[in-house]
Amino acid sequence: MKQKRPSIKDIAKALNVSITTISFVLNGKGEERKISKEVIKKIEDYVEEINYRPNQVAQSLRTGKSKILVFMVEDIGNRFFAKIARIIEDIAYEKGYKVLFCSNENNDKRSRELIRVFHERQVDGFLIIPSPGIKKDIENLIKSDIPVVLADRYFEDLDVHHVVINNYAAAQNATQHLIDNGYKNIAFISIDTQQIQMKDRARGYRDAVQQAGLSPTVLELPFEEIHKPEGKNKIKALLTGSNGIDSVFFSTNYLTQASLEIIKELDPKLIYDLGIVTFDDNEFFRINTPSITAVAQPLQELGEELMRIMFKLLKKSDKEIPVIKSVLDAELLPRESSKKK
Amino acid sequence: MKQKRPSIKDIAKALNVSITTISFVLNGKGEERKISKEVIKKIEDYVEEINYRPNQVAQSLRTGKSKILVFMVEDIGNRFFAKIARIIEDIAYEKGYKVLFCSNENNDKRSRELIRVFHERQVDGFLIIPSPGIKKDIENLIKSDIPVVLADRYFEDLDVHHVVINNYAAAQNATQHLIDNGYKNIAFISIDTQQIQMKDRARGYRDAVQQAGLSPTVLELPFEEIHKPEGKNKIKALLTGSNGIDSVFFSTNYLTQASLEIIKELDPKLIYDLGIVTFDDNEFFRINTPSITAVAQPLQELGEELMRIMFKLLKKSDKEIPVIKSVLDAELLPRESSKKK
DNA sequence: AAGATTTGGTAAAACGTTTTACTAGTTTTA
DNA sequence: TAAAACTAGTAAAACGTTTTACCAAATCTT
Repeated sequence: MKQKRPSIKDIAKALNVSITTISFVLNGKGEERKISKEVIKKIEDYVEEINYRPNQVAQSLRTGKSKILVFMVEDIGNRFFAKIARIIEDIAYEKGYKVLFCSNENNDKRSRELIRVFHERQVDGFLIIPSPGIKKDIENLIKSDIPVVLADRYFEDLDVHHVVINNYAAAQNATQHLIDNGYKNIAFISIDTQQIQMKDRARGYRDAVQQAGLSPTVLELPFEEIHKPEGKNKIKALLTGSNGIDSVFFSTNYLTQASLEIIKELDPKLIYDLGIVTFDDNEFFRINTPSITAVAQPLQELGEELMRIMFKLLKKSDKEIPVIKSVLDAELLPRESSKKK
Repeated sequence: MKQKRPSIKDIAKALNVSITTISFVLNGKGEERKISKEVIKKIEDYVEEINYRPNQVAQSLRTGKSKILVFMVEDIGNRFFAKIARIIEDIAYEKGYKVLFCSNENNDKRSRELIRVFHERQVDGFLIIPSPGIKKDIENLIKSDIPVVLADRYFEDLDVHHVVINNYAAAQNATQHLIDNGYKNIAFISIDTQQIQMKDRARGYRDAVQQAGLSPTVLELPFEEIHKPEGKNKIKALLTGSNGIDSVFFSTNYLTQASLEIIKELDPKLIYDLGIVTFDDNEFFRINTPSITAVAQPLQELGEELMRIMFKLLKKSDKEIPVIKSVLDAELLPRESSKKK
């Protein structure tokens, strides 16, 4: 019933040609290898007729190439990563590559495990949103000569291709925007991490605040507290405390989301008084009342740039490619939430 | 520099044992095949020492199994699919499977292409959110004896394992909820498609409205118009027309999103008067003012059920498994947007 | 006319596994 | 004590490609 897929061998038998000849023709080396027009035509026609497709697993085994890329993100369920994933998927498929997505939860153990698994599977390249402590693993990957491009963040003391946005400038600009709108007591709510993208955002915030002669208020939540009561309570305390906070700059989307929920249950009116700017845009920020001012990352551009670099690495004969450090600009989208009321 | 990964052959040479023996030991068949304790230990220790990992591509070629599943969705960038993807990913990895995600855009041509590509790649199973016209392709897949589970929708005249929600009941219930809250003129905005999930939702709406002695108003947009001016205008016309619509039930998340945007730019106050219920929940529906009543699909359960069936199929010796049709219940989450004002 | 080159291919090794079929030696059975 | 059964493995084929090395016949060169 379930008839076997035809292999080159079957074609060879049917056409009375050697396997080698067929392989050459299929790989477009017919002319080069002086196969006659007639034989080429005969093979091509037959291949078309029986709708033959080479077995990719066998090809992979022989060539060591899998035509599979890995895109490792924090959480594929998160809008930011899912959107980039979609962009990357499209570009990859166009060039005959497939993409395996995986979520590392910004967790080193999980990241390591995933890298190992896919390395074994001989994927051709890694696009990685790295968790904080996997510098060594990235280094090893590169040592074994497999293309790696980091995204969203990188390691200051490890030279790896990466594409990020200018977090410092974006954060400074966003903070300045609040200042320009008359806010005097701007808080910064972020994640407690040493990762470069967050450090840069914090620096941008601090510098803007200090240059304006204001004083910074920073709340940095441990990653694991974000969706737990501890985290919530800290945010509540900040928003309702006697510190006179009149506006908040959120360093990442899930903090904003969590905080908006808190505000909603704490005191729905508060949202009309509080100045808000957040990192990472979302369709609902436009819809929300008041609409939420956001720093939008250039997702399309980011995905394209990532893939541009990846393909460059995949194509390289063996000449070393100098490390590419691509820095894109984020865009501030001013909306109602940052207008002084 | 880049030293080759060790293969079984290398181990054989190092330990002076045959390749066969090593393979047996690695596959846990040491005892069964009467390999002595010492040899087993020797092999295991060495394997541990050099951190040997079998080449999965070679394994795949030999066994015909790839340990890769495909999850084909409409758009991996869409929250609904991205969340399920994340759940599936976790379950799969636990059992040693990887998941390739791909987006078919609810487009038949693209779906077919993707199925072909992955079929060639010898993935072990397909989890598919099918586009409308790929019944034949699904059938072929099943004929070639590869596990397929459909999700979110299925084909009425094709017996394939699937897990869906009870769309009819959910839609009826949601509509009834609006009726119970005093709305008299409830519109239904949906996609113009023959797909079962949408037809069921429409039926549920119609039946509820008719049973209450009210008259239905249905707007069905062609898929490609959703984000285009044509679509927007139709929605605008419906919302502002002289038809006296006092509430809307949206059949899917991107329609709600699009409509909320339209409302916002058309007349931000409108949202406080209009009754709204939507299919598919979202964190922002809780945050929004007013918060939006939603029919929440049981994502976790859905993912788990999908994988439960998939693993059952993957494990089957060859006894036929009767077609599993799993129907889950959605949950209505009443919020502010459906309270009569 | 003999050596060199070109034409049009082919045989066989290799990629790294799994698995079937076999074996030489030892122990048990009757 | 001869046959049977068991022990502890091994050799080799197979999965489906790519690629290197080779070859015989035809043609060209001098």
